[in-house]
Amino acid sequence: MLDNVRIARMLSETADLMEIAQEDGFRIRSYRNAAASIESQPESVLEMLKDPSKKVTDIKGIGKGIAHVLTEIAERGSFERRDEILTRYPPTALELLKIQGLGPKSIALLWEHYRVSTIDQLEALCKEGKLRELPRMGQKLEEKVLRSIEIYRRGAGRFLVSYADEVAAALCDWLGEVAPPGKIHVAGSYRRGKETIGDLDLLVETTDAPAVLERFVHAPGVGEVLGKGTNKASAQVGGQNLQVDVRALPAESLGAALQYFTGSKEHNIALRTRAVSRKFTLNEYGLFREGETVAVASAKEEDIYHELGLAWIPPELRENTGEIERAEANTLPALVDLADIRGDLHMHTVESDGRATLEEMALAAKALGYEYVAITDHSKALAMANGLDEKRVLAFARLVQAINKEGHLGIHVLAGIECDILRDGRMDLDDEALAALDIVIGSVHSYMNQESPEMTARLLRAVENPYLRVMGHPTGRVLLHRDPFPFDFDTVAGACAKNHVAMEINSSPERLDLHASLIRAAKSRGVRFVVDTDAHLPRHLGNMKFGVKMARRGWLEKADVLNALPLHGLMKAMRRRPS
DNA sequence: GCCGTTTTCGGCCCGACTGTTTTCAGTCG
Repeated sequence: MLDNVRIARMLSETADLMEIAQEDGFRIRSYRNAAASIESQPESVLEMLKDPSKKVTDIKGIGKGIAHVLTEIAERGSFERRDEILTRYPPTALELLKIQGLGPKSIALLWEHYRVSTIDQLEALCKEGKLRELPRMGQKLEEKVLRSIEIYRRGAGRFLVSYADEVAAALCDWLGEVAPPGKIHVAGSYRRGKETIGDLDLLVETTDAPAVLERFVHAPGVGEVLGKGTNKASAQVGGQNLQVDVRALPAESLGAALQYFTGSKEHNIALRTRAVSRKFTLNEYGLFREGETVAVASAKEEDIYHELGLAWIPPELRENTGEIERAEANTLPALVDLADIRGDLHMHTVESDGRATLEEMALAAKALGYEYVAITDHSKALAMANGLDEKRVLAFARLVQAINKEGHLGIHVLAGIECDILRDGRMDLDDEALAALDIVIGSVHSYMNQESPEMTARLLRAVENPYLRVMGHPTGRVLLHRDPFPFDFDTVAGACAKNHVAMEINSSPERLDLHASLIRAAKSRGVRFVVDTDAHLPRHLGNMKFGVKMARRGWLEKADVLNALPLHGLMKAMRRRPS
């Protein structure tokens, strides 16, 4: 599966290069479509190529041409068109696409005129005032590019969803003066539940647009105002300069605007294509019959989907990865919901590196309406975090028994551990200690730079341990900081399914591990999931909403999620598996 | 390069903004 992600990246990078080379736009789009559908494809395409009973051309967006490309990739790790284009443009030019104000045409021009292909060279060029010597470029663009380079260097322009969440909440509060809470909607990738956010799109239903925009640009934390018109204003907000776009619009076009600005781009293109084939045109103001100016639907999103012969599609699914077909057949999944979650199964206390006591965490969980909670401190390998050794584990298990017997906390407590998976795949605690616990999460916290075969073997060995119940933050990624460690995800997911080991969807905003496409891949192999927070403070328990959004992006239903079960069902799932 | 409820050829999503221009190409979402 990680292979699919790599192949998809290769295709979309080639598409970017083709754009710089100004090749046919439709061919470029085909490469992008193919990349997107390979990325969301649960089966490894390299495996499919080897299997004579399967055809990669059965995958939507893959025809003869891309099938040939895939064969080439399988054989030698690259393909002819890519190699050829790389003789004309350097791969570093791709990075320039991330700079605001520069598109493929300008990048091609920069390369042809100045042989500039890196951010550093571009910066020097702007500072020398030489960018303006190119046609249609001027001083303002130089300034914009320099600003954008600075932002890019500070974090690639992406933000953790928790940060976007804070900014959005503060702005909604501030705008409450001119627009009541129900009239302010956050659209964009935030609404789709993506793990990182590029900018924030706020839609405000109002009859007094000027008042809304005026209040927005004077909100606390607003820095540079990037633009302000009659219906829209943009500004950088907060210490990290998150770009926020506010659009003020009348209620009658809210549905169309929400649909339009929620995206994704791929979903919207597919929807508009569908509209065209049905003699409609769809834009941010409404759905119109060809040649007419009165909208068929515009106030409600549901109506737009309905008029196009589709069930309303939850925002988390809007990536054009099969949701439109399912909406047409009215077979969309009934996605798991935050309200389905009955307990949090991963959190830390002062016993290891948490900041609150068992009682404080349990009571905070109870306050969220949970039926049960698992306390899962670190094991001894994480000495820095004062992880538990066998002796402390046994004492902890007895303590939890006593607490439940007494029942004064008013919530059932599960005795658990987040046990390190050691370098060779053994667990950090002996079987006797693990057997005393209700739930064992196994996590990798060390030697994350192992090569894929080693890491795969390590995880497979851990999955074989009869006490392991949950694979914690399975890919080890830390958003904006650390890539997933390499391993054969499909094989490990298959082993998890076979051994009844659930995979964690870690709701910590820094992790949000698993990625949606991996969730779908694992689900297709029969894996079940736990959505939990890895909280180190009572406040962190509130991060569950982010994890649930990831689960929804992974098309999970209530039945896929173990901690949506009532206590007795959960305990049954956690019991030592039949050998 | 893909695809087919008008099609195996001829289509392929939409509108706004910006900065640079003297009428619009390029970028963005």
